Amino acid sequence: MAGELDERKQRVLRAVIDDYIQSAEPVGSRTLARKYDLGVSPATIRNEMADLEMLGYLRHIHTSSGRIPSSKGYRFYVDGLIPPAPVGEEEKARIDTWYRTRVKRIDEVFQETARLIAEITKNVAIVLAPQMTQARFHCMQFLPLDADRVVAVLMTDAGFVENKIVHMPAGASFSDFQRMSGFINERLAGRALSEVTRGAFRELHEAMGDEAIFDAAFSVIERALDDTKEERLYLGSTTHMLDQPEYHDVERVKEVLLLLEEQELVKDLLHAHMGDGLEVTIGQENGDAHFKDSSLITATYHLHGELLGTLAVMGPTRMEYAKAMSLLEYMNDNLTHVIRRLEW
Amino acid sequence: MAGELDERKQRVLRAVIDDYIQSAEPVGSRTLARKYDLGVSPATIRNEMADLEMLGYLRHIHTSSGRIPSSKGYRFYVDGLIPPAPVGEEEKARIDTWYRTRVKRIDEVFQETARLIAEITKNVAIVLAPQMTQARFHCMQFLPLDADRVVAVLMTDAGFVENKIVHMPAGASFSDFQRMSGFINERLAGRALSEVTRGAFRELHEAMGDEAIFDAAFSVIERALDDTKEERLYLGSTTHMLDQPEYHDVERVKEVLLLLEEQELVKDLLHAHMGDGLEVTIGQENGDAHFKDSSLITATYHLHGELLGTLAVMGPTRMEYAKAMSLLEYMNDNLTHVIRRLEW
DNA sequence: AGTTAGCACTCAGTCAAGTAGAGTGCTAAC
DNA sequence: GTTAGCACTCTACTTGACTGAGTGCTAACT
Repeated sequence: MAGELDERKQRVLRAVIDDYIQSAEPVGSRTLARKYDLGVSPATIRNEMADLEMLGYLRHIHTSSGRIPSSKGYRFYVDGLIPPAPVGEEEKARIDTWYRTRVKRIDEVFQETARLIAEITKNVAIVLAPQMTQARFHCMQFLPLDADRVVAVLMTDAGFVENKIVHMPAGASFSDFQRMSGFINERLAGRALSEVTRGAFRELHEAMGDEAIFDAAFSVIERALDDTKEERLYLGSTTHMLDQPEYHDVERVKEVLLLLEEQELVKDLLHAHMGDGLEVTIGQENGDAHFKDSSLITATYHLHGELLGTLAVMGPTRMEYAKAMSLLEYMNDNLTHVIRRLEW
Repeated sequence: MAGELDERKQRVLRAVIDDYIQSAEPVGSRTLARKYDLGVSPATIRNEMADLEMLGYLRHIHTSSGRIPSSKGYRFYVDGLIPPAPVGEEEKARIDTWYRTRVKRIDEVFQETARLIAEITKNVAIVLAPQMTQARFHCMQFLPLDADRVVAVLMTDAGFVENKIVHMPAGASFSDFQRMSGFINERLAGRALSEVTRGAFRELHEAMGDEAIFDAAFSVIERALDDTKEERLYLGSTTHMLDQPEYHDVERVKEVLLLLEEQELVKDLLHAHMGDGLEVTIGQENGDAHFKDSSLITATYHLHGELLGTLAVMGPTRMEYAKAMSLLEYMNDNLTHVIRRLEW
């Protein structure tokens, strides 16, 4: 299978794809002969292209008018022919200074990472932020707010803090809450948040007796659980994709944007194609018919060896794979560092 | 000035605008006579329209081909002719159930409010979330995280909680932090966050002595100040604007989206046109040339009598003003209730 | 046997001319 | 004051011719 294409066919295929990625126009034998140093005449190239089409690497829109790569063509290209395209120094500088100066909050990091990727690749960027499955209860504290309200603060062992205003039940006093927090901390410290279900809590409930205060504490825990369980999705600026000729038709743009608004669908998509490092999914390789003309590049990032989330670029199959791939790799490294540095 | 237009002219003007808003096509005398019950012939309508054009209420693209409203025309329409368009019952139901069931966190409320407005009006929706200028320091607490880290938690008197992980300086122990929080709470309770500048803090610093712990505490306060000072901007789905024929050209879409990405610019825009209740700014009435073909409707919302933020709809001057206005009013009311109910 | 030149053929895109339709403005009649 | 009629204007659409880029095939060349 790998020997299916001799060296010249590979060079032709690569030239076709490079040119098409750059011009977005079907590419013909003459152009190819002129622009690329293939050392043979257009006629020969025509023959080679006909072969490549027969083998499924290229496609014909109609008789006459040049060839465009098929998914199989792109796949071969990505797997072996792709020219290295390291991230430009200016871009690196831009990214680095941004990370160094602007970053304050963790969600800003994700949002801006997505924005930067979208801007540089001129495609849709998606960042899937960590799900903290392993979050463990560290401690809970109540702080008095005013005569009838208390703020419950919960902290996980990673230093993630959740809080919620709760109304003090009639007849209760702040010291009841303090007593409650003592009980809770004693029983729950170190327990995985996901274990702290209503059921596991019941025992505590009975020990405590006071329904209202129990509910208050429980509601913060629930919220924290919700929050840590949830994977957040950040979309990079969807403006830049409009630079791609593929999206010069508003209908297609609308189609893609509506899909992207379905957060669950996007998450599923990312999960499905989330590989170990860099993963490229091209056109029809993706099951969903909606994405048959789109490619997806995903890169997963890690913290302390644990898989955390995903960076992705989605664009037309005609995409600057090399550039997007090296950019994702670069951002991937950066993100890990920044997160470690920030610690929230 | 108000008597400039007799009753029939007003009816013609209104018919022109109603029709144009609905069809997005220049409207001619014949169509008008056919579709609207004006009781006169096309020729008469032509005369009236010629007058209206002379007076600046209508415009001509070119000789022949119908009229379209000018900014002045829309202004007159909005100020007096506009037909009431109460929010539909199905839409109300949709909004209400959403608010009742889905709302959990305050930022979700703003984001989804923007999304709903955009979806229903098919235009860009903008929500400017409260700036808590009046935030006052309530208390600060340090919670031990592990051997060398502490979480600083700050609460404002509105119950807004801010937190930050800080590294324990070498040689310091957790009890140093506790002592520090005692000092801080004593001195700062009730002070406006904005007063707590580095300068005002100096006195405290000197009383304390320990530089590193001082910095830790100060960094949380700074972050809280940043956070409360910041007005957050939520953009409703920018997908729906593509339904407007005005945005069938990708170039125009890109232009608008790029503008919207400039958060500071958008904030300024909203501030400039933020009136007491419902405010409509039409086309050129807006100073900025970028918005000369766009209208902006803003509605401010309040909590406990204090002006908090703004809901806005931005779209082409040809916009369903009546619908957008009543929707904003409805959302305005809802938002106030939901915020009060949530209390974060 | 592989490579190339030449030629007939196919399409997409562009341009000009012609046509239909919608609309205006004006004038004269009601 | 209102309306009918008519000449005129402009846009949008269609048609046909033309051009340029490209293909596939055949025959000649190395």
